[in-house]
Amino acid sequence: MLKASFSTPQIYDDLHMQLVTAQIPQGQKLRSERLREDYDCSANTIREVLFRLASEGLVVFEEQRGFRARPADPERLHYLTKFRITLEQEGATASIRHGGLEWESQLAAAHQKLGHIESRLTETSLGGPTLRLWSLAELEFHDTLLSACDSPFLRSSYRRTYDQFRQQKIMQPDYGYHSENAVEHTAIVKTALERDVAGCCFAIYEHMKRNLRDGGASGELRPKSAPAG
Amino acid sequence: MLKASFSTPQIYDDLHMQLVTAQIPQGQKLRSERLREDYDCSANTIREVLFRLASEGLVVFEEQRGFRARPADPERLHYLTKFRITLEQEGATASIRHGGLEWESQLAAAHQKLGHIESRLTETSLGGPTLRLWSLAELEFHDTLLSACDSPFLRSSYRRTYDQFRQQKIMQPDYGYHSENAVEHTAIVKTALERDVAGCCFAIYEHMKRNLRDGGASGELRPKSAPAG
DNA sequence: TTCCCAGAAAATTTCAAAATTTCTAAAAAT
DNA sequence: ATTTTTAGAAATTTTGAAATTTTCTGGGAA
Repeated sequence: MLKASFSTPQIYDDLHMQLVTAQIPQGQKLRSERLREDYDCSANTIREVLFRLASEGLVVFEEQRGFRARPADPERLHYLTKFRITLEQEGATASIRHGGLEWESQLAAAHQKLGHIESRLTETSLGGPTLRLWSLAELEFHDTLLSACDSPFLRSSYRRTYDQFRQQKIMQPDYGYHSENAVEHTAIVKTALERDVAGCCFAIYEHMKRNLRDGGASGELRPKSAPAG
Repeated sequence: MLKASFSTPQIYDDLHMQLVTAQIPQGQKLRSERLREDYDCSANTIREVLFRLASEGLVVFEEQRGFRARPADPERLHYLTKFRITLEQEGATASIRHGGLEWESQLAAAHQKLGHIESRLTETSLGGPTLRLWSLAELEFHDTLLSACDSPFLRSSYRRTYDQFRQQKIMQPDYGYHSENAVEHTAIVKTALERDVAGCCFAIYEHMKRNLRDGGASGELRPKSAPAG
């Protein structure tokens, strides 16, 4: 890493990105001294940033033992998925009920952008900067789906949960990308634009269930109504 | 305030409590130097605690301008209430479906404890330490309702939202206490123990709707099913 | 060979003072 | 009388170093 003075938000953005895109492996120790040199700042600035990342769940802090990237934890992935499903089903339901024409077009645009990247992912090899683009585009897609729900706290809670989810997934062999993703995203958009609340909730569940502890076998979180069709 | 050395978690707990129980008015400036003297610690320790409180939404931070208790904001109260309703309805639904005998008894116990304090609140004057007890008991009651939902992220998200809600409410003339509270809490417990999901969601909505922007007139968040009876 | 302990090295946390910025109030100019 | 400027005061942020704690290393005993 080149030596140059970074400001606090720059350091935060850089570390956040590295934690969410597998550039910092899960469980790795984050030594203040080393980071202080890398970013050419004082130890306190590093401490400040790491505490913020800890409050967002991406970093674990232990008194007198410093910071480390949060280790892999299958149970955590299960519960993050569970909460993501809850928030996205609730948010999408509200968006479908209240969203207007602008929401529809933004959703279609986000889906098109994501689909474009996903089609490239199946062609070329995974990893590298393309994966980072995909991660950003997928978050933007899901966030746009919720953007008309008129609940800012639900949206910010979803974003925090998504980042933690991505950090857990990112070290898996496939980096969290599955070829079925594209089809599943299309199902979500289709049902949302058709204003099919039950169908959309079902599509969301189907999209995420593979990350549940039992692969979604119990069907516990499946929406109350049956899927459309 | 007496001069004595406080550790970081003690300072955090104390400031958190003061922010949530109206001992620090909304919008009040929190000067590091003053707090440093009060708690007999270094400026950095204070800064650390204030950043943490800021990440939880109770404190606002402005670059080069320091910290202040979050100001009153009716819109914020509206959206906090909206999110509380969402989380509590989802969590209570899951608890009702999965909770066992232990959950039932814990809920009954928390309700009894809360009811005991609420009966005293109508007799004696509000404010002082009794109000703090009530605030704690009410949080414990709502948290117990969600305790069997098997979603730790939903529960921690609810607690953060509750604290921010309480901070917004606390400066109102009645300190956020209404005489109808006791009846509403009873309705929530009754429907929960009867495993009446729709009824419980309705009771939750009825309990909180007075904090919505329009007093709940739009009925936007009312659960899909009609209340029981 | 394994376990335990002491000393050394490294990292984290706390502290205090310097430097930068913002706020306040008084004086000058329009 | 109102606005602008400017000097002083106050508060925040940063920096660097000291003190505490943990971790690592090597020697000695079981």
